[in-house]
Amino acid sequence: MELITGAYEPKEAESNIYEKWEQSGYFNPDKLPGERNEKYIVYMPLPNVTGTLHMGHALDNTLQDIVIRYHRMKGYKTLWFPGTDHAGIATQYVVEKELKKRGINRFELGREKFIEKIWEWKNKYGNTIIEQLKKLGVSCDWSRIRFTMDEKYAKDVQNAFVHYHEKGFLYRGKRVVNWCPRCGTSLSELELEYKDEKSKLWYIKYNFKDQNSKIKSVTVATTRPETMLGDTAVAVHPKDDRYKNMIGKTLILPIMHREIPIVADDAIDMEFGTGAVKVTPAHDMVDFEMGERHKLEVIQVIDERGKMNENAGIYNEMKAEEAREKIVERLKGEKLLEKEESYDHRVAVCYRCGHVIEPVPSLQWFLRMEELAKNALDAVKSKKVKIIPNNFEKKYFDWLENIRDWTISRQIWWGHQIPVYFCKNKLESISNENKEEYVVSLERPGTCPFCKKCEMEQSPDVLDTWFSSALWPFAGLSESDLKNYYPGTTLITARDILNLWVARMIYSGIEFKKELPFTNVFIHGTILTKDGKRMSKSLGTGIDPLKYIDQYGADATRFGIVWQASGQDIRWDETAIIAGKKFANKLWNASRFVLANASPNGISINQLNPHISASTDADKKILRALEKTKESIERDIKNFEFSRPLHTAYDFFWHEFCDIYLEISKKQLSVPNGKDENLSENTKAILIHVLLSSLKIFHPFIPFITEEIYSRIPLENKKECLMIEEW
RNA sequence: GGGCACAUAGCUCAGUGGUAGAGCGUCUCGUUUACACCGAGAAGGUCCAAGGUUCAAUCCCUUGUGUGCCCACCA
Repeated sequence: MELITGAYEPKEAESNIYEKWEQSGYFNPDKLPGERNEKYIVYMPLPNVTGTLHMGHALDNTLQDIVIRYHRMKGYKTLWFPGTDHAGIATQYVVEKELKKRGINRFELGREKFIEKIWEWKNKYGNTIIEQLKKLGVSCDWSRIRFTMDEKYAKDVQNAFVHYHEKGFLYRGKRVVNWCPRCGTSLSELELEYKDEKSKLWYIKYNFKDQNSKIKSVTVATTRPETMLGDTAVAVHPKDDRYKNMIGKTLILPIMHREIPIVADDAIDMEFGTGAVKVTPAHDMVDFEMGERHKLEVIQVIDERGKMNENAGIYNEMKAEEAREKIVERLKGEKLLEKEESYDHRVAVCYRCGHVIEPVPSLQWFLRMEELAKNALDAVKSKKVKIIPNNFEKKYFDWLENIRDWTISRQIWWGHQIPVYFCKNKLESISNENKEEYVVSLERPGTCPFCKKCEMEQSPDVLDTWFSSALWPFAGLSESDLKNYYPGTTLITARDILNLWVARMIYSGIEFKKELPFTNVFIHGTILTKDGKRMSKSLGTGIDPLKYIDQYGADATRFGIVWQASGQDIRWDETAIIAGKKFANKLWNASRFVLANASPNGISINQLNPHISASTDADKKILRALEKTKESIERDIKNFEFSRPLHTAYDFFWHEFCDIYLEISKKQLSVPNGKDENLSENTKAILIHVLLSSLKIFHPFIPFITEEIYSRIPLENKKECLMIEEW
C-alpha cells in the first residue's frame, strides 16, 4: 500500500483503474459478492455503430452510471445492459459514402457484397463508441453486450414479425410514403427534417368542361405545378360561398385534358390561396387521404428516382424540377397561368442526406397500432411506468392517442430483411397489393405453394431500425437472462426518443413478454451550446467530450456535466469542468493530509467505527453534517436528481470538512506530549471515517479518483475495490 | 395555430411565501506544517414587465414581452 504522494494524474490512473474494474468481474451481477436479493437493471439507450461519443452520450451515460454505481454499493444486484444499434439508414449512408470515395458504387457492387462491406466496416469501426464509453468510466456488463443484428437478436426480430403477422396486425398497402430519392427508401414522419425554401406559388386556371356558363374556370394555387399531371380533383371547402354552387361540376385538367371533378372537403383552408386546391392523391399525404374520402383515382406521375414516369406523357423521364419549368412555360403559353408569387415555405428533407423528400405511392408493410398504442398508453396512465419528470407524459399521450399505423418496411439493404417469400413465377405480387401470393415464415419455405416448383424469393424489404430497437430489453437474451434480468428497472434517455423508442419498447414488452420492460423512465435535459443552440456535428457546434477527458480527466468531465444537469436543458459551460478538475485536486490533497496525519495503518475497517466518539464541538458538527449530507443525497438520487446531490456533497467536503474540520483537526492532533491521547486518536478516526464516507458518496459521480484514493488507504480488511463498498 | 419549458450576479445556473446562493470571472490581503487547482475577505442583483392574492411575493395567480423546444398545418 503506498501512501499518497505527488499530484494526481488522471490519464495514467484511469486506464489502470478501468482495467481493474473489468478484471474484477463486478460489472456482471452474477459475480457480485454477498447476498443480493433486490435487482436494479438499466437498459442503455443504444448508440449507433457509426456513432462517436458526443456530449449527449456523455450526459446520458454518466447519469446511468451514477444510478448503477449507487445501487451496486447499496447492495443491489445491478445490471446495466450495453449494446449497439445497426442503425439501418445511418450506417448504410456512412459506408456508402466511404465506398464512394474509393469509386465504388453500391448498385454495381450488388446487395450481398455491399452488406458484406458493411459488416467489414462494422467489425472494424463498430467498437469505437464502446471504447469511448469505457473512457467515461461506465460500469456496464460488457459480457452481455448485444448488437441489434446479432444472430440471436435477428431471430427474435423475425419472430416478432411473424407473431404480428399471425395476430393479424400486419398488412400491405399502398400509401403515399415520404420517399428519399437519394437514399432510395421510405422514411417515417419522425425521420423527416424541414428546411426553409424560397419558392413560388403558381396560380393555375382549370377550365370548366361546360364553357357555356358565365364562369369559365377555377384558379388553384400550387407550389408544385409538376404534380398537376396526376391531379384527379379540385377541392374546395363545403362552406365556401365562392365555390358552393360549383361542387360536383367537371373541370378539364390542363395539358392532360382529363376530366376531373370539384369535390368539397373540410380539410381545405378557405383563407389560403384561392380557396380551391388541386388534389394529387399520388404525391401528397393530405391529398391521398382526401382521395380515399372521395374515392379518387391515384395517378402516379413521379417515380422513385424523382423523375416523371410514363403517366406524365411527354414529360416522361424528365427530372421533376425540369418538368416543373417546362409545365409552367407551357401554361404561360396557353394563358392558363394567372400569376406567380414568391413564396417561402418549409420542405421536408431526408434526415440523413438532406435531399428533398418526394411523396410517392408505394407498397409497404404496416403494423396496426390501435391495440399496441392502447397498451402503451395504459401502462403510463396507470402509473405502472413512471415518466420523470411527469410533464413529458403529455407528449407521450398526445402521440399515442393520435397514432397512425406504423410503416415498418424500408427499401434499403442494411437491416433485418423481412421473413416474407414470394413465388418467383408470380413476382408481380411483390408490387401488387391485390396479389397476396406470399408466405410469411421464419424459415425459407421448401416448395412454393403457388407454382409448386420454384424456390421462393425473399422480399427485398428490410425493417425500420426502430422495429428492432423496440425489442431491446429482451431480444437476443439467453434463456437464463430472460428469466433473471427481465423486466428491468430504469431507462434514462433524452426526450427526443420518448415516442420513437420508449413507447415502442413499452408495448413490445407487453406484447411479447407480458410484462412491462421497466418502471421508471427518466428524461434528462439536452446539452446546448453556450448561446442556446443545438449541438450538431454537421453545424460544427458540437463539442467532443473526449477532448475534456483527455485534458482534465474523466472524473472532471463527469463532474462538469452532472454539476449542470439540473433537469433543464443545459447551456454548456466549460467552467464547470474546471471546477471538477479543481475538486479532484482538492479531494486528492485532503486525502494526502488525512493519510499523512491519521494513517490507519494496521486498523481493520471494521474497527473503525468504534473509534469514533465525538468529543469536541467540531467533532460532533462534522459527524452530524456527514449524516445529513448522506440522507439528502440518497433522497435526491432516488428522485433522479443528479446536480443537487453533487453540489451537496461538494459543499460538505470542501467547506465543512476541508475548510473547517481539517483546520481544527490540526490543533486536535497536535496535543502536546500525549496530554490528551484520546482526543488525538478520536480525531484520527474521525478524519479517516469522514474521508472514507466521502469517497463512497462521491464514487458514483467521480469513480476513478475515488477508487484510486481508496486503493491507497492502508486499512485492513478492505474490500477489493471501492466500487463494491457499502454506500 | 396548439402545447411544454424558461427569464435571478459579468457568464452558466441553483433556490425559497419572511436578511438573495453556487461555480467560473473580477478586486484586496495572505509563502498558517494537504492543496496557489489554496485560504481569508470584498465588490457585484428593482430576482423580465405590469397587475392581483397576502401582514408579507423573486417564489402563488393573471396578462404582457422575450427566448428555446415539441406537435399540427402550410395546397
